[in-house]
Amino acid sequence: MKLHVQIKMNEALFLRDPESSELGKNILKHSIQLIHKSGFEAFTFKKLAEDIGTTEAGIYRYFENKHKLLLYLTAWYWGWLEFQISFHTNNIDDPTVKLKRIITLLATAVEDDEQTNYINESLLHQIIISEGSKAFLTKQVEEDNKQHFFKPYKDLCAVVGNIILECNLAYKYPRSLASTIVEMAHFQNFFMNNLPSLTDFGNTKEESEIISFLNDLVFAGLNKS
Amino acid sequence: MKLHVQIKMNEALFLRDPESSELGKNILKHSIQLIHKSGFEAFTFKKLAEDIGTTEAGIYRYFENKHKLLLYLTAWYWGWLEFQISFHTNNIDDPTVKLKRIITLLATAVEDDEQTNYINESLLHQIIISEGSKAFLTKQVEEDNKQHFFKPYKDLCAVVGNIILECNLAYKYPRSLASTIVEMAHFQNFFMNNLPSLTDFGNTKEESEIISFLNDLVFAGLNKS
DNA sequence: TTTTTATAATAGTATTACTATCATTCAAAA
DNA sequence: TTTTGAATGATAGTAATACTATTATAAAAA
Repeated sequence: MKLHVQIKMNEALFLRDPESSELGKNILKHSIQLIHKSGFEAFTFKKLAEDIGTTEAGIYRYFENKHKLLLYLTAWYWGWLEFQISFHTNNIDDPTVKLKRIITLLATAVEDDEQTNYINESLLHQIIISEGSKAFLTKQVEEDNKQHFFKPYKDLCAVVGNIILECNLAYKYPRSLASTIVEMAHFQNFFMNNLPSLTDFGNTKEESEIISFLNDLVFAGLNKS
Repeated sequence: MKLHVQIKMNEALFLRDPESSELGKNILKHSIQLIHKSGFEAFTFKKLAEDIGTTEAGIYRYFENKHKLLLYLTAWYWGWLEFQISFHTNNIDDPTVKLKRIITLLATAVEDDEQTNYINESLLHQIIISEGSKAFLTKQVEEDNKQHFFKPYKDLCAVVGNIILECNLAYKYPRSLASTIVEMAHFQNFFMNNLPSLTDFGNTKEESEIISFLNDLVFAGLNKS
């Protein structure tokens, strides 16, 4: 039995549900490929349309603009990751072990999970590392937030924050530590590969080292106070 | 006696040195105002030209494109901040005290320092918080890095990393901890003001709390190992 | 005075980010 | 079976963006 993960998406993110048609799925699939290849700035609906073999207008029937598409992809990713996390930590009782497991999941390159053939999770993970912050680093954050576009991200951070609290009820900054872990799992990866002198892993470029760093950072903080 | 801080800029960042003319200084001044007001995405050289009262072509004589201008502004900011840090920690011997001082400087809103009347450091600080990451989160990071456009940022992180080492010679991740501190000083500020549930400071919105969080995070990590 | 240099004024191009219209297909409802 | 309607394809068109080029003019340096 293969359980099919269906991430429930905020309907305000799209005009027409991309998961409801072949064209829609192609939009998701090819946008991931294109953004991964050329970056979000160079990515346009025209290029995407050419890539798919449809027209620009066709894409616009699904997504209002490329920012909404990025919001969609990031929301999908965080939703998917939260599921992965809950799945892989399901049977773990010790919150410390749980938190370590989560750090590993956050900082490890994901392999494409064949469940959803129109979404390449591995590429999407890399997109989130380099482009993810651009989803909220805009003048419209407030509006986008009011429409709950960041809910999956905030939910995931809340999950992590709660486990942090379970590890140490007296710890004063569970939410900030959670967002720090999540952001740094990605940033240290980006730095390691692109600006290596900003990390201690420039030589090996091993994700395992990011994991060690985060574990060290987190558990020192939690055990102290 | 007023000492005039002159940040030495990488000449490959501009076509004509903006600090060498009135128009150039106006470009810096008004670009900071405009980017702060409307965000980097909505910012165009046309609007900037209208704002200054010159023409688009006039701007292009100074900067190749808006990405270079952003690189210039971020490089200026990090150079300026490194000077501020070295100035304000100059006479401090104890590395722990020094590091705390740096964390405070990183996380505190700067007041406009009248030295350079064409650069509003306070606005620039806010720009770095919301737009700074976009300087390196691009497909051209590698090229830009080869041209040393991120040197001021990397230098600052190196300074912080070295002080971390002074605090604890056995600590294994001084560079990564340094970049974490620098990034989080900004991200936690952005989150606090825009996505408050990702932090523990949503109610008070006090920078002092970010400082406490970072101090706690850093010194727990350093004293443990 | 001549020459250089910076700027202003104007024009023009390719691409981007859309919106609108109309014809076609194909499946479901009447 | 016909009708309807929803999704798509094809084509156009517009305003704004991201530039480049040309010429004239004014100010500063030689």
